[in-house]
Amino acid sequence: MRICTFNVNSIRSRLEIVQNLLRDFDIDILCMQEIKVDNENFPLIDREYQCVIHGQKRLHGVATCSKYPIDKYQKGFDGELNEPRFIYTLINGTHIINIYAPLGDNYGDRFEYKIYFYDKLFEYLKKFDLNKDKILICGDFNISHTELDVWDEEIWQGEVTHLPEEKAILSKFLDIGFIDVIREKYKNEKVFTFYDYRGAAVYKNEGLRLDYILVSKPLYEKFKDVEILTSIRRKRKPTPSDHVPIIADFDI
DNA sequence: ATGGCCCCATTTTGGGGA
Repeated sequence: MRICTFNVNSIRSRLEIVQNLLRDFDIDILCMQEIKVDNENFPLIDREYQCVIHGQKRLHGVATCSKYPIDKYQKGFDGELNEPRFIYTLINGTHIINIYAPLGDNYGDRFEYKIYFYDKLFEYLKKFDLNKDKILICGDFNISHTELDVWDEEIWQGEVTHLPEEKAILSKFLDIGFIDVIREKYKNEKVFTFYDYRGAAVYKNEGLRLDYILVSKPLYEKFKDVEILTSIRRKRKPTPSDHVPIIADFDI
């Protein structure tokens, strides 16, 4: 099973890149974030894939597309969350949670909303047994966890994505038993999944790691490899997303 | 070539992203 997470920064602008990605890398399941379109106007990606789309006009939005049958799905958490940022699917016996976390701000209202989003997510996760269930949470977490996840620790000190409360949220996932497969592979190496469009950041390797694939232990036992497709971000035409697609392989 | 933003919309300027 090959799964890809990709913050596309508008699916309509990235359609060709997404279609090439699915074909060139033979993706089974694609979790997209920031589709920036309402459900009605979501484009046809490929007839081979079934999509669960949770979008809105202009901002945010997530979609999960799969070659395998989607046996269950849920758009949004139980209870209130006014922005489309969460899709649960059950595919191939694996619980797949696709998230686009709010960016937040430096301790303003949007920061409170970010904390609230993660509170709701942890509440949702209580329904699973992490010792028995195969669970995968992927997407744009908008958190840079450690100094390895920012290109310059001094610059990012005290900035949103790298605030102490946000680092603690990522640590909490690990504490309850999730495994960060990118960090497992690159144990002591700076690897990034986002490069700002401004300042030629990608050419100077001034990136952040804001995207994650977290898996429960039963799924980690099937884990084979993970790859960050930085070359797609470095191409100039067609215009890439500011985020990088990430592919993980499992022996299922 | 050695790079200096890109998306959407109440669209030709402004807000949001990170």
